[in-house]
Amino acid sequence: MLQNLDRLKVFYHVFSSGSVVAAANALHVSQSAVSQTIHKLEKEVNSPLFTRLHKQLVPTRAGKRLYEIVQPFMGALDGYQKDLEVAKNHPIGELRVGAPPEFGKAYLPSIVADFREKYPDVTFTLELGTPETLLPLLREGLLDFALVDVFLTQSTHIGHLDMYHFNPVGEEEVILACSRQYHEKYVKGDHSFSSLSKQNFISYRKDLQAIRLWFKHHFSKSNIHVRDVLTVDSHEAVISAIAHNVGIGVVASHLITEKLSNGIIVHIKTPKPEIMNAISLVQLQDKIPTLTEKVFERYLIDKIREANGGDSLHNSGTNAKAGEF
Amino acid sequence: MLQNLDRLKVFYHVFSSGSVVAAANALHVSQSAVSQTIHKLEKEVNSPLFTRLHKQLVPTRAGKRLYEIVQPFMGALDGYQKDLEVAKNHPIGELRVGAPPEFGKAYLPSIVADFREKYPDVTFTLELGTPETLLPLLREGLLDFALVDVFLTQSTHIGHLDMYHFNPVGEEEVILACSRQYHEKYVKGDHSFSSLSKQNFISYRKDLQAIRLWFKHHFSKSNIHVRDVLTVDSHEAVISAIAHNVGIGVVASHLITEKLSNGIIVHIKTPKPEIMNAISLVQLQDKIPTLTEKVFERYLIDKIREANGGDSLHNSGTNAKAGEF
DNA sequence: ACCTTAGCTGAAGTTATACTTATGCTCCAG
DNA sequence: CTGGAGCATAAGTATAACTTCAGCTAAGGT
Repeated sequence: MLQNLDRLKVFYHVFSSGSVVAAANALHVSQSAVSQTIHKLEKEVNSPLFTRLHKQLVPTRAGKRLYEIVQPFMGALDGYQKDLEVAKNHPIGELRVGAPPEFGKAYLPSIVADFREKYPDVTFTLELGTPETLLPLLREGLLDFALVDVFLTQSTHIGHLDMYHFNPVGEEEVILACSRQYHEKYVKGDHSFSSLSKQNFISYRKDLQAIRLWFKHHFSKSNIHVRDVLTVDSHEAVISAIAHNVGIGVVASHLITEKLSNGIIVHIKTPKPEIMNAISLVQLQDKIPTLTEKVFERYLIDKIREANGGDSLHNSGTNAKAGEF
Repeated sequence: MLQNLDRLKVFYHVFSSGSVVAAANALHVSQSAVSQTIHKLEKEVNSPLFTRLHKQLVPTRAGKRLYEIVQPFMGALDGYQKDLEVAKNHPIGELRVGAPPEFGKAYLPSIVADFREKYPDVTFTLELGTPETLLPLLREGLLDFALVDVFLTQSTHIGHLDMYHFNPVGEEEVILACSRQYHEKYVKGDHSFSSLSKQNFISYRKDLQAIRLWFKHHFSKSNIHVRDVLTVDSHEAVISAIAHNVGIGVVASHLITEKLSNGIIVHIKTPKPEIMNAISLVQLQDKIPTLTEKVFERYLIDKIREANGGDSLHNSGTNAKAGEF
């Protein structure tokens, strides 16, 4: 590998102008310095780069080829620096944000669209996944933001969490629910542990993560065994299954507000307050955010808060999402 | 423009390995030096390139983009150096040779083909033209070789000739000729200046360069006026016109050996010996030739000499070419 | 033909800066 | 809780790039 890249900058100027003096002026050094540098470079690559004609350097083949490598590089570097400069005053570039699948599919596209309306120079890549997949991507610098359910993050084993910065942007109430028909037929108003643990359950994942968390919260029972009759990684599907009397499921209450008020679905309550699941915007703790990131972060938080009804957290959010994915 | 390209090499290694110590080892410097260099680079571009996580540097967006610029560049430089290295032991690469159009069309393609048979890694670009066009190209480093007629070079005004190195590779006899019929009807054996200057002439160019040179050589007359009845920039055409009794023309004798011996065309002689036109292989005086150039030069000279009948110059070459183009 | 000028080269001395050494800090692992 | 791995920082040294000055060569002007 070439030892000294700096000489290439000098070479670039000498080649462009075809003159040592011109290059020396451009670089604000003496012509002797330029001459010496070119000689050193030629010695380094062990090939003449110019043939010395009186008062003129004409490039050799090797020189020409080298220039063809260096020239676009210098151009790219120049563009790079200019881009960085404009990005200091004006949001621009690509943002990579991670989000839970349901949230990413349902809410992010419209947020992105609105944002791009205002800042058309910003592009996006959405990565959908669980905290377990998203946080490592964040750690490796492959994501700028991750939106995650704290509800889930707590339960899973993810290395050291203190390298991340969690910024809560919304909350939702996570409840247990079944259809009115199912409730009348099987639950019969008995919301005790022994009653509920005998029911049919609808889960998001085979490990019943959300259901276990619900039982842990409400009854302080950790290793429950329940009958899992349907596993489907979609909120719509779970809600639909609940409505069709398949069994009991965990769901964010704001997703079924309507079905609760008209009595199609029943909220299974216990004496304990419901689980409040915080949606957090996660970033790398030590990362210095770019202007673009700061602007988007502000925008995203405002959007989500606004969608939550204007007042701060703690009302069951209409946005955000819950459960497993 | 970036002040210090050298730091990019360090950046490249740090990014590749994701570690300061690894880069330091690869570059054979201390860990501290690498750390300092990266900090200076970040200061220079005024953007963080890595976010410091414990025991690890993870690249930011800016860092990633910079790497995407630097990485292919480093690769290209590497390839460049390797190419130069192999070119020291093995002919390879592109050769740009200039030649007179007729020569370039008639002889060079077969020479190039033979050469490439032996050295398949060498490619060619042929530039056809007169010395006036070819020599400046040589001077600007756009050609590696030029084959030119010294005959013509003398007559035209081309700046300083001593920057070039002329290597004679063949000679041809340049003669005045007409058909036997034309000779009997109009010349009638009178080869004096007053007789010849009244004839019809066939020229290559409107300025009658070749004809003027012939008269200057044979009669020491500089500003002759003759009747130009046909101008055509092709030897075949001129010979054909001569054979069809259009008039008198200047031509290389080896091109019409057959027609002279069977009497179709007559050689118009004077007491003076004929013009001997040297074909020279011209290179830039001070250019250090590459191996590829040396090998091809050797090959070209051998080929032309060999085509000239095995013994050295001075017999009317069967190769090479004459006249204007 | 001469001198002058423009441009590249080269040696010697100086200055800048990259590197080393040494130390400290932080976070993870055992 | 302690040790170790990896990055950051300060101070001093050494390397190498730059400046200055002198020399060389070819072109151009008078």
